[in-house]
Amino acid sequence: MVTLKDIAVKAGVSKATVSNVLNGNLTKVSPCKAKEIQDLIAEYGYVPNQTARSLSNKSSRIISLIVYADCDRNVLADPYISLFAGELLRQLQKRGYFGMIRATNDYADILQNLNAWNVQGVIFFGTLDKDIREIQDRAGIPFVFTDSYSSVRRINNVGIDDYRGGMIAAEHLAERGHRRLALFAPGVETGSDLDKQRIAGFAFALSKYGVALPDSHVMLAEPRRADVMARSLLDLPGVTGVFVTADIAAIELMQALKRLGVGVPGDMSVVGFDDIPMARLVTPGLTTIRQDITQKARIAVEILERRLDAPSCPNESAILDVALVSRESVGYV
Amino acid sequence: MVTLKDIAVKAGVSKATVSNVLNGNLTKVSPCKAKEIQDLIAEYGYVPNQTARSLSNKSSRIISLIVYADCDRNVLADPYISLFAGELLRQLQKRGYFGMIRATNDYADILQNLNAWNVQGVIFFGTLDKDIREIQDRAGIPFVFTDSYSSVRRINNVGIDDYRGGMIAAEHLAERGHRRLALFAPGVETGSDLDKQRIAGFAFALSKYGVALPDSHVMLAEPRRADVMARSLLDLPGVTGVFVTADIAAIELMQALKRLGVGVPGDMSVVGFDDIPMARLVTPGLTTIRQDITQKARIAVEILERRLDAPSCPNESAILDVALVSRESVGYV
DNA sequence: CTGTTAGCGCATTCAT
DNA sequence: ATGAATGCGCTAACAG
Repeated sequence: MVTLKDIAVKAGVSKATVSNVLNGNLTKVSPCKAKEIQDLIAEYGYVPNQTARSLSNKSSRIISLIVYADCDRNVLADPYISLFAGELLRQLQKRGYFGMIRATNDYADILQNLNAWNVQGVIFFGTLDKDIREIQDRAGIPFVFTDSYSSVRRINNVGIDDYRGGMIAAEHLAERGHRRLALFAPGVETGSDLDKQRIAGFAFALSKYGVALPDSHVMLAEPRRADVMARSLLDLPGVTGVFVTADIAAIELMQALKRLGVGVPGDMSVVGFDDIPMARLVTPGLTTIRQDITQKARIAVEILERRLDAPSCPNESAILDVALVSRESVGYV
Repeated sequence: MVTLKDIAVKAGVSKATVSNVLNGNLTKVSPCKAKEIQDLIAEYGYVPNQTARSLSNKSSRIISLIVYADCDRNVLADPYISLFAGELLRQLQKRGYFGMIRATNDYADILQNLNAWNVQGVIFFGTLDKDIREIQDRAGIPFVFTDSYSSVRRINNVGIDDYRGGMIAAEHLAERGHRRLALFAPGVETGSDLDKQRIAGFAFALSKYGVALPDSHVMLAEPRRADVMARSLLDLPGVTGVFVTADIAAIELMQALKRLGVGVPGDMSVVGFDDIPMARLVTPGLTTIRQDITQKARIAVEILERRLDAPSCPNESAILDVALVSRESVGYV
């Protein structure tokens, strides 16, 4: 393994000079020497050791992608997370950063990780509470939260208009004549504020049509329990439509409904949320509230990078829009 | 940020002693001192700096997960890859390693990455050629390949019985009376040997039923082109079934077929490969050849870890079995 | 059992 | 414009 020192001796210069050309401090080195050194670097395929660089100036270029979840789960099995994380990774790699994904719900583990690797920035998925803020402060590095509704203090956040998403779902259903509706929010069990927003928006829009959303019609079950969900849904008299706050759960629900002989959209209309790629591949195609996951990732990285370059940059927040994607899972009554 | 030195002075001992308790060299330190030091560590929330540790003894605990693909693609958008990578990450994290995902098809980039981070091991996804071997040799660290068919030299590999998978698909179709079949291998364009195996197995099993697979029935189109695929398929006279070597492509194909008014399995039977979670969620449920992605990931990590512990361990190879999962996409003729 | 010393590879003063 | 020296935080000999 060839080191900076090696190419320094080969070039007959000091390590400092090589270091300078490496870091683009071309003002401090004569053009001819610089050229010569760059050639040597290319010739020997020298690549600077990040761990050493990181030790020496605390610039690891590592960005931690923390998924707040049980650490023993395959978090990338969730289509939304994998799409989002994949795009984040791509954006980071393109900019010369190294993304490190970590699934955990243990604050000590997070802090440990950040310290261990001199992590320079964090993009946080999932719910947020005071503890994570504390970590943010202790860590002294930029954090970008996603889908955060906490307002304890100003933070960097990129999210979507969840409330409006809920409204759009309700309006779509209402306009097609549905008057007795239910709602399935699989994320609430994790304390998800975003589901609460979607629920609130949904209920509000419904009220404009004079339709109520009884508490008993709001189901906060756990994800994977599509079967019990479907049964509960059928127990609700006269319900013709359901809003599910995540596509993956909506799709599971449709599947469960089908097993029970309930037709979608014939007997039951379903509206999802996210517009994951799978939504257009199932039958019937899932009508859903689309969010632009790719753009969200891009913006998250942009916000982070701005703070990496200028640490004292004021916090900023980006709220992306959502839109209805009408496919076949909603019928008319 | 508290360092090893800090807690050394607080404990009134030398750095070496602290280092020893940290690394479990308890034989070299008195129990009482050890206890005392561990308490200090806990009290101050001291966490060893990996970059320093890595510099000093070249043990970074970083494992590189290299996805051989265009570096400008969101590789985690592929359900198979994200499921596999997610499980790999989980297994690595559980064992105290740090997985670093990197999408690239540039050998220089790979080598650079390995050197930069003192990467200790690599799990490689995707096609393999001599260049990557060269990297393996140059890097001097264990590599585990997945789904590799190269036999230039002994390597560590974890794969599945692709040939048999192809056979099973053919048998299933043949037993249901299909005699004119086609095949769609979306991965071949990337030079995938695995698709070649699946094709060979499929053709062989078919031959036992006295049915041929004309070259014109073997379509090596690019992925995402489901529409043109569907049309080509319909241009083949009398074909009643198709084997698609990846579920995601099979599902796209079914979708395209539906748009063209072709019923599955009524007018066309489809068999996929992988059994990704989506396969059971589409309609009709996709009949497919199942591979255990989770187990594959687990074994890959086990093989790697064995070599991390004993670098001179002989190469080993694991071939997992596959099985038919019969759902609704194959009919009788 | 414990402390001292010497690097790992690099960036960063401060000299020249 | 360039070089010598120092230190980042830790581990690994070796001494005591």
